[in-house]
Amino acid sequence: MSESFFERVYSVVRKIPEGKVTSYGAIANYLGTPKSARVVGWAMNASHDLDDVPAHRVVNRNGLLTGKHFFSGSNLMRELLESEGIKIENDKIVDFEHHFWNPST
DNA sequence: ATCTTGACCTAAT
DNA sequence: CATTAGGCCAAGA
Repeated sequence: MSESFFERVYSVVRKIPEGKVTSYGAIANYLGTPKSARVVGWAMNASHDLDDVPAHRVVNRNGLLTGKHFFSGSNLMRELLESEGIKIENDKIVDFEHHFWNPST
């Protein structure tokens, strides 16, 4: 079974617990390709076909909602995160480290 | 096979 | 603090 890089990313993102977030680099690192962080983000772009992939729980290394612009409108991503107990300020996750989830977990 | 793009990351200026 | 540059990888045309 040759699973595309995307499917591997989806598998990890789907495992993100509610109220937790992770970064593209963390996922890429977990997959064994720490330098493919961009590809992870790109995979998320294709995740639009799937509704099982909480892309809103994936942010960049700074905890910044870089992909929020790709969601419907400009506040959907923030709404989803806040709905899970995560606080956002200036498009950035508050206490990012506290909400960070390690894929290895 | 070549070229382009992209929701990144780090460092330098 | 804002901007630029380089690197790195995968998929689509």
